Amino acid sequence: MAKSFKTLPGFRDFYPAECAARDYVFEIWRRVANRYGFVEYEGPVLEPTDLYRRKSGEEIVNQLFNFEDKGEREVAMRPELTPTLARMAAARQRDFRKPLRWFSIGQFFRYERHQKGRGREFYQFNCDILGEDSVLADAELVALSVDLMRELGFTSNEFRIRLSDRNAWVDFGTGNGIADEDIPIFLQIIDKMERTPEDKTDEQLQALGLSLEAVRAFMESGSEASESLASILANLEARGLSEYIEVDLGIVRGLAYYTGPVFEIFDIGKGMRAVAGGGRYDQLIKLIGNIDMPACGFAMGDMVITDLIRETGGPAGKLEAAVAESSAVDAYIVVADPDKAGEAAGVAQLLRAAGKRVIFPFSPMKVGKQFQAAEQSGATRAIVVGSEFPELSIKNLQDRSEMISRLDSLLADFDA
RNA sequence: GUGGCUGUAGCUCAGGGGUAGAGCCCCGGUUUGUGGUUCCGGUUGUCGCGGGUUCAAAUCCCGUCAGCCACCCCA
Repeated sequence: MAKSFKTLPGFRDFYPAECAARDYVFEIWRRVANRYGFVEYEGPVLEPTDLYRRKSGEEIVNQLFNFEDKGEREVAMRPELTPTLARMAAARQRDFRKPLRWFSIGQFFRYERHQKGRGREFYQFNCDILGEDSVLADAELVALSVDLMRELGFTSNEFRIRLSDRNAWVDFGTGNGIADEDIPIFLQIIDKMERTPEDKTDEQLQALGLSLEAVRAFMESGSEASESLASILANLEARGLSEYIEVDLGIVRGLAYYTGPVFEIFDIGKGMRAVAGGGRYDQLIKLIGNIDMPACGFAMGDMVITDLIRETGGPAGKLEAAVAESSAVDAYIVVADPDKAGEAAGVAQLLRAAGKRVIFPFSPMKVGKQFQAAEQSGATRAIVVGSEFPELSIKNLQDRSEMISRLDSLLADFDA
């Protein structure tokens, strides 16, 4: 017996229902981004491995789908978009008026273990503002992410934006005598505090000359912690979005390249998973493209958000409705007389030319079966084409009413 | 890399030494131009794989592989 094939670990098949669900999420990403004046861009799926080394160091290579191409180039399937964006923005930075508001929806690859909400292949929405210093740009991204969640059907009972500012911690650390070179270590300790045993955190902080109490006290200072936070919060409040926002200085984000405000979207009640995250990264474009350009951005992956949608009532209902709509047709042509199959196809083309979604049976079928098939197709109308053609009948499948029409008045009668 | 759980029909799973099961899905029929529910019928299995114990293993034992979940990591 021939060996049967399965997807590689961490890769997915998208059957029509999953594909429709994916496209539903994409469509909302795109619609909300457009609403904020963002324009879509795209980069290559394959990049030189060095692009990622430059940004993240040699260890990153362990997490890449990388290989040598036939031209002996070291290449990698992209694990993220930011380095590509930095390269693109730097290369043609004079071609665009600032600030740039760019978004992208694309597929990414990471060679890591497959688990819930994480695969070796996934889609990610990236949204960035480039060439803007003001933290109102950061606030704009937060507002956009709130709207994303609301558009997906989530309410303020179901998610929060947790907002923080790395600089608040940098200032705190510096003010408490931590040397510049120890700041990254300090940030890492803060980042992991929530998951680390208290005594271990205490020990690590003491090694830097800090006390757990002092850090805890600062953690509670909220919007007082930095000017940036205060102005972002004020701005979001003016937008009427306060109920979605919560200052949480415990959010630092693991990445070394963030340089200012950072935020994450969390679900409430489903284990508080982060469904998206981002922040300001003012040095990265210089690192990749040798151009000074401030930037901030965030990303949302498709796997966690889709899981969360399916587990949450309102959003799940919206998604299911969209999936059902995507596979429905408007009309099913019932071929009551097999001799009129050609005419039936003609009727289908007429309706299709008017933008209707129409199907008909390819092989002769009993009329009862055809109505059953019409029902199952999700069609709202059945058009019966039989021996009396060009007279035909339009049957409303919901209320079961039927009207006699003719080929030349079909389009007018169809929506009546 | 570490740990836990699960592998039986396309899917969800039951069965725990004695002829391989249910529901769902799918296909066909329910007699000749009008429907979803109903009714009847049908297809599909090396019971993950390999070894052991036994008269007999889907079932018990050992190993192995795969999947899922959690940890680590997380751009």
